[in-house]
Amino acid sequence: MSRTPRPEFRPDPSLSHESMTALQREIAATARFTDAVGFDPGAVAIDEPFDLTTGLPDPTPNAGDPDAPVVVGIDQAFLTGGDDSGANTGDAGDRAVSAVVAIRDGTVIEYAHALTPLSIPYVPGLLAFREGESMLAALDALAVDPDLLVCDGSGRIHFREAGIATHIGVIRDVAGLGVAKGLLCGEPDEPVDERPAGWRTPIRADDTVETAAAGTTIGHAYQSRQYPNSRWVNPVYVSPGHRVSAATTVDLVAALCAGYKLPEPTRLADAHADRVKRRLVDGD
DNA sequence: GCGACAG
DNA sequence: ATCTTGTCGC
Repeated sequence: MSRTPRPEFRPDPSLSHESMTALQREIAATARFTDAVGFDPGAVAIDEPFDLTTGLPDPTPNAGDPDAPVVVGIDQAFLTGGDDSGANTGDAGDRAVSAVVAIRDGTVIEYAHALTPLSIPYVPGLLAFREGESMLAALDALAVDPDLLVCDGSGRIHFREAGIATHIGVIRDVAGLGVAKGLLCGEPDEPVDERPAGWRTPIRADDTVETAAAGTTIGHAYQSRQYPNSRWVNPVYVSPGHRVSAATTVDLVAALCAGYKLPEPTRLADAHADRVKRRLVDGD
């Protein structure tokens, strides 16, 4: 009873702006920003960063504890098309590579990806309608069932509390969160500059968040990495996607970070997307 | 009108 | 997101 498909929420690039924002309000109303994850952050903790200097690790489907939760990182890369006939989208012919990496008990158990056309340009607040179909296709190509989705971008930190992590999480009815390198909207409780590793502060809704009362905690700034004596690193902005609270979202991201700015599932998905793109650009 | 604005 | 060399620091 908690796995109801919601095809009506699938991101459709042909929708009008009004339809898209209306869908986002529905999605936000359906989303649960409370804890229904099914496991503790410690159950998915990754202590050692993956070494990506020699390529990605080979998948080992049978390694580790088969009952541990499956964490899936998702990221995209883009292929610029050669068709310039539609002069206004700026994206005619462009395609998206969505890459997913499934991790269980600290090891990569599966990779998958999808290659799909891009039909609308990037618009802040409407990212799911540009990249959502591609992400869903990549998830469909995955054999294992995700217990947690780690998306590149915002979840509840969004004008209508329906960022891409929330959109995907609600459609698949799976727990999910978003990790963004920049803040889309909302206001940090405290200034975020020059903070030590491990520091965090709530992001509160401001008057640009149409669906929440000002002051509502919609996510956190989290300082995942910091150098002791060098140029300052910016924090990441983490927020609930679906079936997870803001507080648990930060704890999950902290558990999934292993020394780098981005959590391991995101690092791996990013590298996988680049690898798939390179294979396509070259020639298999 | 101007600035802000995930990927 | 993407186009890209050198450079600074651990």
